[in-house]
Parts: sequence; structure tokens; C-alpha cells
Amino acid sequence: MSPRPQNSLKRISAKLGVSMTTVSRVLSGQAGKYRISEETAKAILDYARKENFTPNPIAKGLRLRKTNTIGLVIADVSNPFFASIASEITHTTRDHGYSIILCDSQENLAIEKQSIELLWNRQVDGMIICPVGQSSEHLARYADERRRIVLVDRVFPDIGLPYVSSDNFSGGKLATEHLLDHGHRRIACLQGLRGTITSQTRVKGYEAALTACGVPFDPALIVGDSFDEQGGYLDTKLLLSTSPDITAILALSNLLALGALRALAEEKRRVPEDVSIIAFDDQPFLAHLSPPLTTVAQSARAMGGAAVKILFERMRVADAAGDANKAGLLLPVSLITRKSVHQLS
Amino acid sequence: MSPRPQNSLKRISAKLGVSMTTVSRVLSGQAGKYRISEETAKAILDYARKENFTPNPIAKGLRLRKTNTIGLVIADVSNPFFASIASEITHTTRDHGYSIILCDSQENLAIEKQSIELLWNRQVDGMIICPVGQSSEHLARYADERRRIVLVDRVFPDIGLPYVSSDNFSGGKLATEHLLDHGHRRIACLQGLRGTITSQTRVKGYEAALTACGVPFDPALIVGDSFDEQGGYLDTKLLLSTSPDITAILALSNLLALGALRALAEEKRRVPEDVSIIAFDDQPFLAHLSPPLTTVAQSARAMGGAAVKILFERMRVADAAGDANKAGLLLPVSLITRKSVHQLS
DNA sequence: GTGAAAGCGCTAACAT
DNA sequence: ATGTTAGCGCTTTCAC
Repeated sequence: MSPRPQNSLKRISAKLGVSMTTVSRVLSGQAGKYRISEETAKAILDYARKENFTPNPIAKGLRLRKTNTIGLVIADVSNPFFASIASEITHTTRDHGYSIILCDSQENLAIEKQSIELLWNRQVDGMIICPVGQSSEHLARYADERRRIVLVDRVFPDIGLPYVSSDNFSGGKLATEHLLDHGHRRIACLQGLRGTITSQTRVKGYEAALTACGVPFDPALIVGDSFDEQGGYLDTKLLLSTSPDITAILALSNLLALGALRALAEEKRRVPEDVSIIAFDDQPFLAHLSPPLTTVAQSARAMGGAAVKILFERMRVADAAGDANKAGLLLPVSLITRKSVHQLS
Repeated sequence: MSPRPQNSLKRISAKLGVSMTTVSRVLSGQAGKYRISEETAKAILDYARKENFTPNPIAKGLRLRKTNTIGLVIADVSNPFFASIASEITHTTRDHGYSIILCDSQENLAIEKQSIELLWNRQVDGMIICPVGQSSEHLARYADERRRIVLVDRVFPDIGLPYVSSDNFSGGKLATEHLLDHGHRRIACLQGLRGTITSQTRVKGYEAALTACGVPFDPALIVGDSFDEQGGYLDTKLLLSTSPDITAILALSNLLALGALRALAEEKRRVPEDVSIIAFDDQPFLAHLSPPLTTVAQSARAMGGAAVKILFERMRVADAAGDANKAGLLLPVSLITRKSVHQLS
């Protein structure tokens, strides 16, 4: 009933009249090292090729304690930003001969914890985690494994785990400065999932820009508790009723901006004439919106690529002596100016 | 150096003074079946819980020839449509205790083939494939494995593999009829990656609607060879110069529609007054475009969910007698009317 | 009620 | 230049 009557070293060695060891050696490219005769090697290689044989990675994994898999836990793959990270990670790990076991925590801390346990349990060789980002204790517990884990996007610099993220502080600051430069003073902030580290950092940048400009910081202008479109809609509605004097909105995700747009249209506020908008995470469609949105762009692919690079570097020196210096990387962000910010006279 | 001094049945049995067999039985819930004494069972259970022990799935996989993993090969995870499929598949398989090994073929047939080989080789228990869709021979070779493979989205009904997709023919027909009803006769079609089965099927629906309405079918109106924004832009530019008399465009993906919008704006053609547009694959942002786009919606999540359901059903009866009847499923699509189609007088 | 032993497919000492 | 053997961690037949 087994679909492919699985071949094995044993079967091959029997068929060819050599020992398993020899077959194993030849097939793992160690023919030279063990001076296996040309003809023996060739016979084995030919036969393996003909039969399309590859050693069973499960058995190999058991024996070698190495599975050639990387665990990836992502907060939400259906979010295009995370999907791009995942895509890049999948491609680059593939190039190194590793497969990805994918877990999606659905922005849920409990699932995130379980997933990490599950992946270690499955003996992954390393792990890339894009955490929900509201809590880090469960991650700090893995500081010992630091060489085999890297955090991405929602990172915690102080728990001893290598990480790569965007320079979110600068992002928040850059966007706010842009608004300030255009004469805006009452600037609201749609912060997304409350307590998420990326949001918090961006909000800090927002505050810093305000303070540097001598504009009083009004906590009532910071709202929201999710990153999705509906959240942006609801929070903007609320904002418009409690603080009708706002002239600009900084939306910490593009989905949030979409929701804001919807609420604004419903309330008959024109964009950007009545209220300006800047969104986070540039996406192709943002240039086609009405109006085209000014955004803070960060490179998801660059983040994914960097994470893989760091992980492999660390795995390679896993048993080297010294504690490699803390590998934290913050990728630059950039402001993409389009037509959603109005110059106030 | 090993990060977690891995526990094992052997270690536990030694510690507890019982045999590995007993530990194994208790831990796999077979205590009752083998009449293992309450106290022995409890001791084992308690200890395992305290030590946070779970049997090594690699060893288990080797022994049982079952890895509790499902291989997922997706044409492009960074495409939100596919990302949603992947997301749903990840969640539902997780509920059944399976993990996902993710491969992204990058719309590349060679990588797709390799990935399928790789996954079988890794002893996945089943596989969900969203193929590039331009060729099916390499898939047909797996007809024997039909019970453990299901095709998704870009499917081939005639190669003996179970599948789930959208009713693309109706989608193409529905959209075209809508255009026809609004008085359009010169309707262009941005077909995306040439030869992809979903495209071909939608184009057939387009043709059928045209024919039924007595409108001559003009091959020059069908253009394109990729699903991305740039393709949509280029092809629309081309179209506008070769067939300037078109009044409507049917874009077979939303990225394509975005490109068309850009080209149209550049050529100073107003949407929808000068040319109407209908796009495929509804996404939240399409409602916020200028103008809001009328689209053909298909449910990526429903497709993913259905694929998992079919796969598990088939895996469950894998060794049942009769050949289950061909499991092919076509999910309904729907037209979402917004403001990108103009009524011609 | 419990255990000993074989074996899943592989690699790495340790022979020769 | 090649083979023998043990063992990775687990389940399962067979034995008591």
C-alpha cells in the first residue's frame, strides 16, 4: 500500500553487493575522503540516479540531530507585509537547502507560545519569529538558544535575542515632521494593536517630533487597538467626534489608513483638504488610492533576508567560543511623498 | 552543548524504574488498553508533565512512517490572494495536529517540480498544491497518490487529482455580461500569465458571453503575459495604441487592474467615463481606489478550507477499498458592483 | 500488568 | 578501499 516502495541504503547495498556504509559514503560525497574506488562509486551513483534515490531525511535527522528545517512563526501571513517577509525567508532558506515549517500565530500570544514549543519539539535547526510583540517573557526564556533564534519586525532589543527590524522610531518621527512642516498641529495617531512594540516605538517617534517642535502632546489623539481596516474605520469615527479639530492622521498601518479613508468619506471630510493622512508600510496599491497616499516605507524583503543571514551566521558558529556581539539590526525607512498631505496656510 | 538535554523514553524509564514500553504506552494514551496500573500510569504522566516531555516526532516519524506534516506548495505567497489560501490552510491543519512545510514556487515550474519532489522526500503525509498552472504532466505522474494530494486554484480537472477552485468560467462570463449589459462592445481582456489554467478558463467565459450576445470575438483584444502591476501597465499602453476604440477592460487580477489604471491616467483616459474596468480577486483596498473598482470576488479562505477538508477526508480513507468518486469542487464567485463601470448610452 | 528485543533508515567509530 | 556494529528515539510483537 505504501505509494512508493521506499528504497533505502540497505536495499541498494544488497542489490549492488556492497555495504551500507559504502553507499552512504558515496551518496554523501565522501567517496574521495574514504578512497572508494572509481567503479564502486560510479555504480552506486548511477544506480541511485536511476532509481531517483535520496536518503531519507527523517532517518538522517534522527541520527544527525539535524533536520534541515527552519521554524517560522509569523503573526499573520495574510497581512501582505508579513507575507513578503515570509516569502523572502522561504526563498533564501531554500537556497541553503533548508525547508520552512510555517506557523501563523494569528496575532495571538497563546498560539505564538505553543508554536514555538511545537517547533522546538519538531527539532527545527533554527527559528525566525515575528512575534505578536506585546510580551517578551516567553521569548526571553530562549535566550540560551539565542544562536538559533532571530526575531523579526516586532523585536525586543533587551532580551538577548538577535533581531532585525525597521527603524520605527525614525519612521514615526519622519512622518510627524513632514506633517509639522506642512503646518499641522493637531495630529492624531491610529496606533494599531495596543502594546505592540513597533507601534510603541513609532509613537515615541511621533512624540519626539511633536516635542522638538514645541507642540503639546495630547494623549487623546492616540487611539486604536488593532491593525485592520475595521479598526481604522471605528477609531477614526470616534476621533472625529471627540477631537473634531484634527487636521492630520498618522495611520500606523495601511489597512488602518483604508479604514480612516472610509470613515472620513462618510463624515464628508475631504482628504487632504480637510484632513491629511500618512500611512505606514508602502504597498503598490497606495499610489492608486484617492488621493495617492504619502507613506513611510519599510522593506519587508530586506528584513526577511537579513533575518536569514543572521540566523545562518549564528548557526554556523554555534559552537564557537566567544559570545558573538549582540546582533541587532535596524533597517532604514523612507518617506514616500504623494498627495495625501495638505499644506496648511 | 545541546541546548535542551533532550529527554527520552529511555531516560524516563530509567529514572522511574519501568520499561520504555510502559512509558511509551502510557504517553500514547494506551494505558487502559494494556491495563497498566493506575499508579504506574500516574507516576509516568506526572513526571512527563513536570519535565515537559513530548516524544520526539522525528523518531516517531521514522518508526511510524507518518510525520504529521502537510506539504504546501504555493505559486507566490507574497500575492495576497495566495497568502489568504495559505493562511487558512495553516490554521485548519494546525487544528488537526499537522504542521505545514511551506514551499513557494515563485510562479516557476521548475521550482514547483523540485518542491514536490522535496516534500515527498521529506515524507509529508499529504500535500496541497497551488500550481503555476501552465503544465500538468508532472502532476499527473502523482495520480497514484491522489488520495494524498489536492490541487488548489489552478487546477486540472482531468488528471485524476482531487481539486478545489473557483468557478472561473462563470467569473469571466459574469463580468463580461455586466459590461455587455452596460452597452460595451469593444471589451479588452488583460489575461495575466499566458497559459495559466485559471486565465484560460476565465477567457473562455469572456468569449462565451460575447458569443451569446452576438458580439464578434477579436483576439487582438486579449493581451498580457503576467499577473503583476507592471504587466498591466505595459499591456494597457499597448492596447491603447493598437485598439484605441476599446471602452472597457476586464483585468484578470487586481494587480493588473492597478497597472491599467496607471496607464489610463497617463494617457488621459478617464475611468469609467472613457474606459470601464472590472478586476478579479476582490481585496479591501479596491473599494478605496479612484474609482472604487467593480470586481469578481472569490473566497481564498473558503478554497483553502475546502482543500484541507478534502485532503483529510481522503487521507482518512487512504486504505479503504473503492475508489472514492472524483472529488472536484468549484466554489461560486460573485460580482461586486462598485463604480468603475460606465453605462454607455 | 509489564518487559525484552527487533527494527524504522541512517551515519560514524572502529575495525580490517 | 570496504565492512561490522552500535545507536539516534520510538513503537510493537511476542513473551511472561
